[in-house]
Amino acid sequence: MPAALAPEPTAPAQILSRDPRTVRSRAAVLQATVELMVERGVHTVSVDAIVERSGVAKTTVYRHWPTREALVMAAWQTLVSTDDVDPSGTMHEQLRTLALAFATRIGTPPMSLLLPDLMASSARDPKMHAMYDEVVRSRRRPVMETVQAGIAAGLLPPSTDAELVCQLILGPIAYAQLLRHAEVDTAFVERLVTVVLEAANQNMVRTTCD
Amino acid sequence: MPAALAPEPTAPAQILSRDPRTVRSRAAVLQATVELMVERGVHTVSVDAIVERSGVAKTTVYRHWPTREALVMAAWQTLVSTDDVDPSGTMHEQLRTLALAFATRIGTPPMSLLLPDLMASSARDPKMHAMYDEVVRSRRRPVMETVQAGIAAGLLPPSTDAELVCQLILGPIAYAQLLRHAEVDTAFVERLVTVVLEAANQNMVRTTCD
DNA sequence: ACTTTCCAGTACTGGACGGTATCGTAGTGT
DNA sequence: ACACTACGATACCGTCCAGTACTGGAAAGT
Repeated sequence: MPAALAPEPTAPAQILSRDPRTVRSRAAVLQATVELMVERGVHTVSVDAIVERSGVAKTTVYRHWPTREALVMAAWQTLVSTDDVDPSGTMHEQLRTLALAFATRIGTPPMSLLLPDLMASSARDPKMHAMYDEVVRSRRRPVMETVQAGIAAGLLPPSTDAELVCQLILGPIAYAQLLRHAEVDTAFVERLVTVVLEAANQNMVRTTCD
Repeated sequence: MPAALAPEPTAPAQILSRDPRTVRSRAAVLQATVELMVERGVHTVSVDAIVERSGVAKTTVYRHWPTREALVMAAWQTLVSTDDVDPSGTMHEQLRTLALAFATRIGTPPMSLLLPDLMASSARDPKMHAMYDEVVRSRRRPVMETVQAGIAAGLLPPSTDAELVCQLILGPIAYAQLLRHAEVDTAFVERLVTVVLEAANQNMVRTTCD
């Protein structure tokens, strides 16, 4: 089956190299890059260190990525995950699960160490900013959808501000996890979701203020 | 009024140099350092750039600070402010003022650009971590005190969890400002404080969960 | 006026780093 | 079996950077 004709629309630029040597090199370099980013910080990762850690020659690194920045970006790409958990269950349970996943994600390595670096980079680099938005939004989206579905299903008052509910849940978690370095455990997340949903249920979280 | 006798207990290690040349040099170097930290990021500030910007000779820089890291730390020290606004007013007004000051502080330069850098540094450097805690706690403390005073004055139910109230107010602001890059305006802060205080008033934010 | 202290300027060392060039070799698809 | 491709190794270049040594001169205190 000659596949030279099919351009494979849903696989942009990775299928070109079926040579196992290239995939081995790429994987080793990317893994070493991520490891070093976590260990020593993103901005202190040098190509020489990546070469030493991965066992891949420097020439090969520059054969795959034109510059150090491109390599770091590629390493970031391997870290954007979209594992959304949404089986059946009450809205409360779903939100608790999502909130806990959010807390765990940003509170444990590698993201707990990498997210501040990404935030710092995104303040001045537009590419990093785009990456950052992608990371944050991929976590925010399922929460937002769950709240909106709850409103649509009549589980929350129609005038509920879904965005504010979302922020009231994710905000304190991020604040506790990133700004304070307080421990975010299951009990805290449970209480938080309960309080916010209770307030929303009593129509305190409305789209219009007064 | 000769003040040579008073040791000035609240000025640890700066009074030793009364020579105006040294204070000029120190001020110029620190200012240039802060400027470059904001413009180019903390980790990309070089001593040569500081020398060029400040007009102070490299030798002089190293005469005042033993290493680059010490200079960066000294520059950070100039940025920890403790301007707490607490005149008279209702608890609601005080919290709104504090929340707005918090939002403005972390949402506008220089802190909007420096805080992510500080967070990233604090993840791996204990000294930076201490500095970071100092910055964050100085903003959190007056909010906490205001809430606790409100509980003591009977403005909020006695079983109110002051810490959770504090996190419900500051968390979404930090989240919106840092993780999302949404605009935090006065209306949002007002709504947020109103919602949280209303929920607390109805005894939804209790210390014990169930 | 005199001594001391601080300064600017310059030149330098040693090292780390990003990126390139060359070359011989080993694995790969056909 | 053969041509090809990617590879590892090494050496190299230019640049940037932290930190030091040395100088002559200016400003401070006395």
